[in-house]
Amino acid sequence: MNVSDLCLGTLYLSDCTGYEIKKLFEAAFSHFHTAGFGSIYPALNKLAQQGLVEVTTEAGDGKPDRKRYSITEQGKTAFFESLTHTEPSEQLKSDFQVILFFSHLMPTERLREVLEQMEAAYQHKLDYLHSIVEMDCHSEGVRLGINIGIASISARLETLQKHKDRLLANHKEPPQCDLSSL
Amino acid sequence: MNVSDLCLGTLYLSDCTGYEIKKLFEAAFSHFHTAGFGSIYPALNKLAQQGLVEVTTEAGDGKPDRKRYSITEQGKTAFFESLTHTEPSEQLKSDFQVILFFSHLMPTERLREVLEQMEAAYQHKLDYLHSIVEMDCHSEGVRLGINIGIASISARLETLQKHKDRLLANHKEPPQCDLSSL
DNA sequence: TTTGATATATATCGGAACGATATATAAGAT
DNA sequence: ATCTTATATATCGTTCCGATATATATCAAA
Repeated sequence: MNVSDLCLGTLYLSDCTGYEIKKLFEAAFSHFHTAGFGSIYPALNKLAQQGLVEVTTEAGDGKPDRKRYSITEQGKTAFFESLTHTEPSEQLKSDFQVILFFSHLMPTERLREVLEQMEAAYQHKLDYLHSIVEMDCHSEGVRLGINIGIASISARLETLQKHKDRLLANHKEPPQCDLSSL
Repeated sequence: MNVSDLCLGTLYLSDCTGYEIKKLFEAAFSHFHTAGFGSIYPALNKLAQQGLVEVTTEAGDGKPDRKRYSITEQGKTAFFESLTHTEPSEQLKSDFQVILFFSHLMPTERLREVLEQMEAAYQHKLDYLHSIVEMDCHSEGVRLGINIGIASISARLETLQKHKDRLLANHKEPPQCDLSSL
């Protein structure tokens, strides 16, 4: 599943401009996928080139042109193929855990900072997920996705809170690092 | 935190060849970061160029040369800087949730397949994490990371199992997709 | 025995993605 | 009147991944 597929899926739901797709990504996909303009616009160009989407340029007088994209029949078929042939997988990229892994090299104060920042970040994500799960516009599949997210982040937060104090209490200051070259 | 940083961190622990770094990534980082050869070898070249690591080429007779990398004092300083200045963040990329999001477009049988595959994948990750948490070579930081992983995947698995049957029972077959163009 | 699979080891190429940045306008707030 | 935010598109350089190529060693099965 690449940005192309996600654009195609979004356009399956409704016609959009590139900007609107980005907004939809942030609103609907933000807890399990991200994509920036630098990926979306090239993807849309390629999709148009392949005939999977159509473009209608609305010339704005003075304003920059506005391109509205809509999915074609071939596009629908292609997306159906992606959807039925992609292996369901999940991958985490956690700088937090990298830092934890090397925490014995850091000062205690920095570790405290990291743990507290992460606690706040988990809390923030959780608030966000709670706020969207309450809306009743979701399909059952989407709702399951959000509930998995909530359960997952709750568990991470609880585990962090449970071990935080002990971790900090047992933490040893590392041998001083040579910072003379900075 | 990029592949360069991770290589540097690994070399902080012990001297390694590129291949050994990849193996260490798989053993120690696999549940929160990944990197392939296509990232590791270029990263090591660049680090050597910057003087953050040193290379000793062990010429193998007949065999391909073997390059052993070790971190320099500047390398240690640079890694310390990364470690103390990187914001702790976490990002999920889930094709599973993308599929769930568009599940109304898929046949029920395919949805069942996806849910069961994901259930098995969660179970597999969980078994792996349980197997490594029992080893007593971990620092407290590493152990917390593993425990967060276990709690998180457990919660995901439980949520999936709890809602699976209901989701499948309520699922409606989508209007047939035009596959004539394939 | 020889064939095939797996592990060790390094390297490159093309494509995909991200982050930063540039441009331009409109609307709303201070 | 000015400043900020939102709308809207696009490109550039860097990073990263997946696939592929090359070469050897070892071990097991046909």
